[in-house]
Amino acid sequence: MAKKLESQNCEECHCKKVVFTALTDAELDLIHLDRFQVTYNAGEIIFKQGSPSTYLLCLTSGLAKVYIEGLSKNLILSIIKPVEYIIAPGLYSDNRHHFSVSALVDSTGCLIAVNSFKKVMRQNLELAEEFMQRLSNQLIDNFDHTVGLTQKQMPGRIADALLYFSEKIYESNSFEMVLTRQELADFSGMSTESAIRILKDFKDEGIIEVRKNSMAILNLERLKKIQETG
Amino acid sequence: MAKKLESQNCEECHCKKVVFTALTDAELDLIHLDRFQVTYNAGEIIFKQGSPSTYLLCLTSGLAKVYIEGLSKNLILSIIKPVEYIIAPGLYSDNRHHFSVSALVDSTGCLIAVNSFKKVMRQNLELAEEFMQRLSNQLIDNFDHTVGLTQKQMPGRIADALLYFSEKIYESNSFEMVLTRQELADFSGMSTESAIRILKDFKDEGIIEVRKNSMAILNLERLKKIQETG
DNA sequence: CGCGAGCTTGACGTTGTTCAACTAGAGTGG
DNA sequence: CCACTCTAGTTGAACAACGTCAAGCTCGCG
Repeated sequence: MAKKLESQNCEECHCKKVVFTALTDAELDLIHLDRFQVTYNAGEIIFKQGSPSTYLLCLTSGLAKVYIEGLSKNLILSIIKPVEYIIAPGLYSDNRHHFSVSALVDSTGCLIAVNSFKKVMRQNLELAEEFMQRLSNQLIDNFDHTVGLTQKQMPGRIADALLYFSEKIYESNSFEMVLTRQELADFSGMSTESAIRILKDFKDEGIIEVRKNSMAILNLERLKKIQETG
Repeated sequence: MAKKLESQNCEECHCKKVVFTALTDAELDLIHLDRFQVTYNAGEIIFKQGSPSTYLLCLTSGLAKVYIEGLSKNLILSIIKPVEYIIAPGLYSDNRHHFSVSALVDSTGCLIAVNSFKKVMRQNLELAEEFMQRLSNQLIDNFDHTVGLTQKQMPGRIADALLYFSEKIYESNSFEMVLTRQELADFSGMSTESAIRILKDFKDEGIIEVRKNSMAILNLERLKKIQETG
């Protein structure tokens, strides 16, 4: 499970650049007081859907998946890479986690107490606006994802997923896919077998190269075409 | 199109109870300065996806639908009833509307300038927290909707829709459905014909009563069962 | 060497869409 | 007042998309 590491000081941490730029040293200290650095092994759960959300996480290394535990399947909402924050939307409603988060690979992060975070947010307007921006973007991304899932056919959805990894996560045309086929299916809203079949089709048509989990986009143009036409 | 009405004073408006309770008279005045009361006829567009969002709307009477214009179909995200606010999530990112909103029936509302709203939000912490709460709840609702759309079969999704109207919108077991079958299909992520067929099945099984657009839930228990089992 | 988890493939059945035809009711103009 | 038209609703049949099931495969690991 999560292991507490010796805390360094927030003021020197490179992570503060992402959200906490606007804070004074005093405000950083407040956050520093109730904060844990933790490590997670691949597969370990960071937040569990339904549990109370008393901490938010800043992912400092590794990769994590955010997913909803549905009826029989999971729905993967997004992948988080460092340095990025995972903040439960229940923070200002029922104080619960509405999704689960787990580490895809060995990861490290920093747990920040919600209470301290809220306290600072009440003092610091810029942090509050930064936070609203994040919430808003999450909502907008979610819209896009939902439209894709409900209105595109499987090839379009797999194209969405591949381009998401290529553009947003790895920023490269070739990458090591961290998701299993099962998880790729959970991200694309289909069965594992279907995901595999579409990947194979893409491979047969020379659109992508797949060797185990290392993937490369060979024909970006066609993949984008498939993404658009559904 | 939208017609400007003579403005009454915000301080006496019953709508302020919903979001603006915490404001001082001076803050209310600030909002009052750049504010329009408007009426919309059924079918008229209130916000258009992609356009800049310079106003937010407080719906004071009528009903509106919030929807994304997708590839070939629309996806209805939610129905808004009075008194409720429609705030573009792009407010703190790209200042654009990421969904369209249109009146389902003749409606009235109050357009509030985003600039004034933001200005007051910077002064008034409670309003900011209220706003975050709204954004969060929207996100959470959207999660549920997405899971339903991607993991349930058609009967479950129609059950979702019927219960949404019964519980959230009309708060009654019988109601006049404002959505056309086409729109009901857009809300449930299926084709118009499929929506009609499921409604008919429910009717044949005695779960609901349908006469034109007036609907009644006869067997709530079975409907909830269908909702759960997908 | 064998075990197990993830991966792959094919055959098959189900779910849901598309298409085309038809109906009912609400205007509209002669 | 009666065609005419237009839109929403409805139905059935053919078809495509997708999931399920069962079997076999691969590869890392004990």
